[in-house]
Amino acid sequence: MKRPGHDGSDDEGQRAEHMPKRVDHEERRAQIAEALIRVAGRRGLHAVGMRDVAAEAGVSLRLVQYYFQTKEKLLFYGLQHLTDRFTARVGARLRDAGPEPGPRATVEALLLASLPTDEESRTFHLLYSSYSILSVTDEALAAQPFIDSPDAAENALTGLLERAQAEGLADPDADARTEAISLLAMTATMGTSILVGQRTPQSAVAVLDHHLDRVFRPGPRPPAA
Amino acid sequence: MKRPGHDGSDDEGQRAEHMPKRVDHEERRAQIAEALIRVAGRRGLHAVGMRDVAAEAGVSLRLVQYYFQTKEKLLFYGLQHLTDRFTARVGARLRDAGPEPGPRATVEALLLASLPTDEESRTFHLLYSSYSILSVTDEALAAQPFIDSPDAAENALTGLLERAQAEGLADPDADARTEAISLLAMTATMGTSILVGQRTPQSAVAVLDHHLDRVFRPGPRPPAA
DNA sequence: CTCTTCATGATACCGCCGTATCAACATCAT
DNA sequence: ATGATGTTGATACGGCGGTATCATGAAGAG
Repeated sequence: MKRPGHDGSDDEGQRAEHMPKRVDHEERRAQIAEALIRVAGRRGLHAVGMRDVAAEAGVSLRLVQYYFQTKEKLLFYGLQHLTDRFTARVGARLRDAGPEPGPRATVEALLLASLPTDEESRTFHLLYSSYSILSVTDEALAAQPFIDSPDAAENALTGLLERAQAEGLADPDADARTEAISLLAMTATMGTSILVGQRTPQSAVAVLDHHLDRVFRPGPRPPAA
Repeated sequence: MKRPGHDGSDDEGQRAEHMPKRVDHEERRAQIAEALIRVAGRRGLHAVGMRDVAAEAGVSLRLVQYYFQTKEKLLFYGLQHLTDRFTARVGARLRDAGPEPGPRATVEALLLASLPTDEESRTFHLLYSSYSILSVTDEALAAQPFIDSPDAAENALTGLLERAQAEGLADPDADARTEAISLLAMTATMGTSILVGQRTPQSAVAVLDHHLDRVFRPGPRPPAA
């Protein structure tokens, strides 16, 4: 879709004939996508244009067209890049939690990574929300695979809670999936509240901790009646 | 502020001389605002133009300009109208709950009214989310008074829960405000999940009911330890 | 009736934006 | 050198969208 020869993956041995390739296409695309993310994080996804992205990336408009033929493709790639970066960020947070973190520490790392506390997470939250809202009325965007990220998070969190229950660290009477859904839902909305200045990160953490205290209480409670 | 006589502000006594006015300004503005809401609900707020609104309202573009000089004013008014209509809708739901509904019925009516289950609530949820996201990067929109609607809801819900506690209908050990925040936050995110087709209204109601069951349990539990 | 005021409709203007095209130049492989 | 590739620049076009202008219609007051 980009070049007469190959585009970006299977050019191992065959193309060694002649081809001066000084730059990594994927790298350039990532550069431009990050420029898109930066400018969209500042001015809003709706207000970003090809020329803005080019200027932010320090390249010519022509080059943006060269690597992404259309704006739609640029937006799709930007969304993919955004989720990739966020996934990496969550992974880093988990590693920061120690070599063998307890279930609660893991869950906390997962949830807190989603709250917009610094520039990067703020931008992520804003843009991911923007894309989600757009996907409601844009079917091309809705067909994009980013939609299932929440499902993955829900399944992961459910698994963590079930494991904690099996280890006797969490309330065995709780329904793991329901609690996972609840925690993620609260985190998402409170993230937006932080974004619009309605709530502080501290208060959001307090609410989340309250529910973690409720779920992560060891031992089987005496079953009611 | 919906009188045929004056429309804005400073035309109090002087102009009472002669003035043929056949239509109610405020009524026309509401009519156009609802056209805006309809078309924005279908194609997305970002895709709405003045011409679309005019066509949807069955009037000329000039008329839209006549009542709202600028698009920004139209958007602001549309937002106001949207929240007004939603408030009325919630009120109707509360009245439907019976003449003297219990606290739990009231809370349920409040929360369920926010879930996008029919066209109207779906449109409301979509547009309110769109406005919220826009307000992050548009300070003129952020200055708009619609931001405090969530605070009002939070306070109202907190009051209801406290009343239920006082009447012995809800867990007295719970923190009313924390639970109110949690319930509203879960409702909001799950509403969006319904909007994007990720979750069914039934599953959202199930999660909410689970938490209502938790909070609305009568009598003081035997305090732990 | 006529004048004033409210209200409406058609059209034009202007700028931005996505996209396309053409020309040039640098660099590296052969 | 030759040629393919990466990069830039300028420029243009077609459309759309918000705003502005003009002229006209409808209705009550004198």
